[in-house]
Amino acid sequence: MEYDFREIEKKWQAWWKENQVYKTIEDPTRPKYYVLDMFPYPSGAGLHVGHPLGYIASDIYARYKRLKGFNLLHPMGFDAFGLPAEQYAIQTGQHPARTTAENIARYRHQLDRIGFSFDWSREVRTCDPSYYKWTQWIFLQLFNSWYNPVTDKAESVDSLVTLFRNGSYREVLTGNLNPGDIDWENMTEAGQQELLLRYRLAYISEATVNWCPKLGTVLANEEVKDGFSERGGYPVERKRMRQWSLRITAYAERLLTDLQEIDWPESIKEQQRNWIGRSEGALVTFQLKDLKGGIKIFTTRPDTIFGVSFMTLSPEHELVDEITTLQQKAQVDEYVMSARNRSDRERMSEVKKVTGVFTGAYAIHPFTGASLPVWIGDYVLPGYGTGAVMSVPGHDERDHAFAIEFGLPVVQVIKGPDEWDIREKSYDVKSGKCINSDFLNGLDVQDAIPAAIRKIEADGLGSGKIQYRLRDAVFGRQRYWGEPIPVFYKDHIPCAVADKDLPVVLPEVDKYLPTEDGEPPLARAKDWRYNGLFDFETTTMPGWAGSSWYYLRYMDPGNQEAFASAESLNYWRQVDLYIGGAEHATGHLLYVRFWTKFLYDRGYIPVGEPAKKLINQGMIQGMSMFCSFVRRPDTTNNTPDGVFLYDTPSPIEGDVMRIPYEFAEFENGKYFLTREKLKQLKEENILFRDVEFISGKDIASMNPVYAGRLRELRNPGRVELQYEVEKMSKSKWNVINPDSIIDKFGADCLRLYEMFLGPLELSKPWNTNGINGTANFIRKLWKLYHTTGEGSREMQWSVTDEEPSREEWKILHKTIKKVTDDIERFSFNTSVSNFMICVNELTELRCNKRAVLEPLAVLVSPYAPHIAEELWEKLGHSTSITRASFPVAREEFFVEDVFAYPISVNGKTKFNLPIALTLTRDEIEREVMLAEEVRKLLAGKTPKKVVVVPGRIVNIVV
RNA sequence: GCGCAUGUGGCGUAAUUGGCAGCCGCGCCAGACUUAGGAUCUGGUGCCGAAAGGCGUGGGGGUUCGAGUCCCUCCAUGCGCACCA
Repeated sequence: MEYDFREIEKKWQAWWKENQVYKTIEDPTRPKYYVLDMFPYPSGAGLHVGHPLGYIASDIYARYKRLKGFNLLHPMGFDAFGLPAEQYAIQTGQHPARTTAENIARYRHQLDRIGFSFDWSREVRTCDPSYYKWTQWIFLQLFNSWYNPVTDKAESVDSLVTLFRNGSYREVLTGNLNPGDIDWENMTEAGQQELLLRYRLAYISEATVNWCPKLGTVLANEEVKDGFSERGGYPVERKRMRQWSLRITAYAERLLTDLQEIDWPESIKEQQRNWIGRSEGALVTFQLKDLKGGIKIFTTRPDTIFGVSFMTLSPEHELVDEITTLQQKAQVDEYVMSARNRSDRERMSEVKKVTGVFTGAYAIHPFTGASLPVWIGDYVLPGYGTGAVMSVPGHDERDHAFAIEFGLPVVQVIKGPDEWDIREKSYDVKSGKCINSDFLNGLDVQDAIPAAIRKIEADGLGSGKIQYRLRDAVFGRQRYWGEPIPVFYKDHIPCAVADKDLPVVLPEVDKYLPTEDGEPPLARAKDWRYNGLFDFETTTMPGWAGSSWYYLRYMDPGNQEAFASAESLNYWRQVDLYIGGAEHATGHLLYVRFWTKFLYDRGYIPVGEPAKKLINQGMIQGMSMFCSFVRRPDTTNNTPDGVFLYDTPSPIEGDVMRIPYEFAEFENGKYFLTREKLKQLKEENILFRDVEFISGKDIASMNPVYAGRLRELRNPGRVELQYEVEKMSKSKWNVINPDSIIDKFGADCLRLYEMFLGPLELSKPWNTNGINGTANFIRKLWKLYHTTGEGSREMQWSVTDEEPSREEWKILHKTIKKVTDDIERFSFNTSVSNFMICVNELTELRCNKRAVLEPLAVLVSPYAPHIAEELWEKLGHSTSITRASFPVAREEFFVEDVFAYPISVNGKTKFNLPIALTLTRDEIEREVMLAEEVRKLLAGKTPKKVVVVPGRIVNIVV
């Protein structure tokens, strides 16, 4: 019989489920391997063909590793808290838990149809109280920990209290961390708690945050793109708020240096390096003239300190009010106000515009004693360094622009090229010799920097300092659908909920909106108090909380006593292969490393990095279809029903509109919308209700403006569509649903085709037309195990126990070798084409030998598990093919003793000459020179040189 | 502007170490069969040329007996960062 993928795929999916084929248990006798996919956020739109790409790749790898004898952990779950479900809840009043559960059910159904080998008994959902109990527990560990700079790891706050108690904190908490003089025993409890909050890894503080009024919540830096929210695209503004944050900055250095030990894509590492943004420099205090105190600045160029001609503060700087003189006050106030009201977006779009105002105050140059005017400028960022800079217009582009704008002096202190005009352009290059710089004169920049720092430290002006761009992660969200932060307030002091009271379950509320006083939705919860007495924290955790440790929960998902047992943690240790999208570079992938390091420090887990190897799968893009249109005379709008479609690939007015991909028909390399399809489209989509085709002639009679251009237009029995490759998205009408592909071609075919499209990491457009190739392959594979009777198409099972021929052995083992190499280097596309070659060659030989076809089924099984399982059963096995062993390539079956050497003259191949591979260089050369063709090609000339590479090539140079 | 990728037939791509460029598939062309199908099978298909032959991996230059692969330079596309002192 013909291969019936519908029946057979259903059969095996049910069988796998019933027999728990993919259930994993710890087995110390076997080596473990952990393959993880980034778990999906179950959106309402369901999966499109781009989503499973990475899952298919990881599934193939997992199945391969299983066949190689590894004990596989290959779980899946859902990142189920998040904004879209809550936005939907606000609109419809439906509880987000309900829509989330529905979406998960749909995802699960779609995933099941693809035939993944996930161990669903280990499924996690971040919104499940039995899961977020441990997310909250980890939060409390962060709350109860501080970062000890001496031991360079996180410790319990108890050890910090001990330091405060016995006074030895001074040796540990130096520089910025130094709290000044502490008399712990005589402090009030509130004072003590206030102090500890400055060191806890989870802490609450007044901070400038990204506030998104439209979403009603704060956002983390990586959730903001170009001044708009990543989700929804709403404007974001800066606002000072009391906020929960995580002290990820404590881990900046380790997050940076440990990148060296993990096998992750260079682009991800580079993005993380940039995001962490380490720079070495110095903190220096410039005393104020005629005022107490000074301005503390951070600079990476202490070598240019003699080039300072003014100071600049950010408008938000705390000293602004203090130092502004009476005369300047009005101007300064106005500037500060306007700077504050400008959104980030505006500030960014006006990057080139230099603005600022003089405070009237002066600082004193620490070495020359010169008076330096103190300015305010919004090019100085409040959040970086100290929010103030020493301005060196000679050697910093931004300072230069500011100095020119306001007529401030430009001093050169580094010797650049002779023709360089320092008035024209600052010399920012970090090389050259110091000039006009007192004790630094004559030193190269590279030597001057440490020399300047030494002097600054010796004179007590400041110290060397490493600065990071990385900010602490804002952790509170003024939203409903997230993990409640397990904290309550006693006399306004945040206190940890006791472990025994976890989880703090998300309470029911009447509406998912902020209260009238602008409190988060959780403030609506009735009688929601800790022990009936204390107010709970009302913000919830951000979307990335649950995903920062989920890979650990899979190791022991049912555990009630701990987030995972020591045994399972020690067995599975870390993810061996992690596959997911590159868009998480500075979000999830940084946070999961941070939480991992923290849990490692506190001794809860045995490894300090979450994933040994990471691969980013590329995006599968969609083909968006466009059709030329003209407006109906009686309308001015561009909605589909206000237009006529006409047939031309080059629209006369440049106006095109989108047509849903599934209505396009493909013919001769072009896409068309036919009359029939248009009819269907009009029925299915109300937007297209009144759309009609129009002929060129009618366009002209409708509107004489087009009359002269009629030649371009053709008669529209159908219209040609233009297309563009874009991101696959519902709004672009270019989404392909895997279900529709599976219905038509089967899951194995989808799996093969997704892999066949190209290298995993590359983005590439989906084109359903090509899928016939892999569908044919599956048919041919099936046929290989069958014969068709004389004159009939009836297929009969036909596998013999005959000994394969030498040629057949060779095909098999060559394929084993290639496919093994391909999988090992994650080159799944090439292994699919190797399968095709193998099946083509075996078909040619009419090979039906068990000794060849049985290993072939195993070889194919990671890619096309359903058909492989069916063939395996028909071959007489009663256990699953997943319990088989991956075949091993035996070289003796494919080594050749003769090689057809390409013989080239001056690097250009002329012909092939078979020569025994056992011959030496000299013997090969002799053989080649004797050949008839060579004599002809040389035409009597003597070669200058003959290059012989045994087993590869012969090149004759004349 | 800075950083990181990527550029190969009409299309998706292959070439693992510097060694026959274009494997495999789509599409296309020609043919066979005919239960007339968007089915199956056979052959062909980088470009120019009737052929011999020539030209070809984004452009230009270089190293080498030999370059898709290495180096320099320019261009294009994508992604990331972007007043980070």
